[in-house]
Amino acid sequence: MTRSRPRQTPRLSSRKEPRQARSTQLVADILEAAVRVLAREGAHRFTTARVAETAGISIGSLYQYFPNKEAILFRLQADEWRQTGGLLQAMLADRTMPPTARLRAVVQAFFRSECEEAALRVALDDAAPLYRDAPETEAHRKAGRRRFLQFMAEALPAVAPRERVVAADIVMMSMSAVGKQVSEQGRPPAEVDRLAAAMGDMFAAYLDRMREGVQATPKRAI
Amino acid sequence: MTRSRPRQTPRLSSRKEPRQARSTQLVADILEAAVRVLAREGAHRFTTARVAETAGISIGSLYQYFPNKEAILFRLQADEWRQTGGLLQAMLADRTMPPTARLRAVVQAFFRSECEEAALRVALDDAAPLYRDAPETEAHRKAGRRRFLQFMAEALPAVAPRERVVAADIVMMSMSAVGKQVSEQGRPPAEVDRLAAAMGDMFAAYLDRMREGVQATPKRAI
DNA sequence: TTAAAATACGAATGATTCCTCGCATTCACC
DNA sequence: GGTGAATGCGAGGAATCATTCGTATTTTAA
Repeated sequence: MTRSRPRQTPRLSSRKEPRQARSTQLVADILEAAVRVLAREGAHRFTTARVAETAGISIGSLYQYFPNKEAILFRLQADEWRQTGGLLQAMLADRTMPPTARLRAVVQAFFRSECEEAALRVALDDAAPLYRDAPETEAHRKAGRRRFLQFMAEALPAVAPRERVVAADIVMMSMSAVGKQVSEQGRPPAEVDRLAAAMGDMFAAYLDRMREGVQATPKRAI
Repeated sequence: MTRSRPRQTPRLSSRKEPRQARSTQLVADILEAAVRVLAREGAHRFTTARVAETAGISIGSLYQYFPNKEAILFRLQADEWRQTGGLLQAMLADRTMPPTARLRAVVQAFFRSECEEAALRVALDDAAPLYRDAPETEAHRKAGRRRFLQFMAEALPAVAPRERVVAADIVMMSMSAVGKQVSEQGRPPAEVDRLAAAMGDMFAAYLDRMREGVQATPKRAI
């Protein structure tokens, strides 16, 4: 029997763990080649055959360590998430700066990192439909959410938690979604910095108003 | 000779204008079927054959009026853009309300419209890579930008134009990108309204601060 | 040294897709 | 009723792709 259709949520975990040195190297080669193919050809032309050829290995060897094409893309995306997630976490929790300053710095750093290797990021975003519904993806989303929630709790201790949750959502989604757009549009670095600064201003104004709003009136003015 | 690869920017305009009543009906059938296929099967399984079958017409007839698959998707997206564009335009220019109230209303309306037929919107977004680089897409982006710029000019007459441009970009990109995410995540309507309200608050705080900033100090405080 | 385990290979398979082209049918107009 | 244009048809060409599986090579360890 042949698989007629991809499963609703395909397996994304490794098929077999590399044990010998040569296979560890092979997996590394595959991932490096995958990045090259994505950046060079785009998500549309990302194929297992091309990845294998670029890595200088056989297509069969590729399937020894990745159950399918989605798994390679997901692995790349997960590595990205881990990296930027760690960065954001560190900046958001840095108590040596006031909260709004941290937020500004985070936006700046995030936008800049999104613009590095823009072609790769865009291609990964284009491939998102392939792994969007996977449970691993949901886990990463949750982790990001938790980070911002914790930051909000520290930045706005007097605001009702219910309101903080919504604010955290809005800030996080705005930053990630606009960051994606910025990398997609390939704007010049100076302009990107200006956009990041403006978004930082916006977030700061929003947080300040929430803080004031609590002190002035229990209910937000209409 | 056979086309080996799709052109970098494929033709998206109609191949032939329908003249008789039956062909006009046929084009309408194709578009309706395309919507159904997209919503039912997703962008990944959107094929010309499936559209033709769903429309109850032949694949050859489809290609009489659309030069390729992308053209159908782009037509659908362009219709969406026209529709929501008109809505936003009307709300942003409605002088019977103060600017920030207009902005709140726009966000609310936009989020709600994004959540109607969410499956279709998500599928169209997934298909975006197919027509992202087309000049027609750029034209639509420009039109949206112009709308927000004009609004900003009216809402913040005292702010430097240079700053207004960046603010308009940020507001527009935030709204559209977060709206996309919201429809993608399929949140319940009550939550969507809460998110829209929060984003309205954020925009209002931002605009108010820019206005005050001009009156207080020529340069924005750090 | 040697047998078993791990690793690597790549031709072949089975699916799917876009789109063309030659031919059949219907319409508009005289 | 007749004629040319418009419309409609759908089998099939050409290409691409994901994945498997039988075989060959290399490593490990006894």
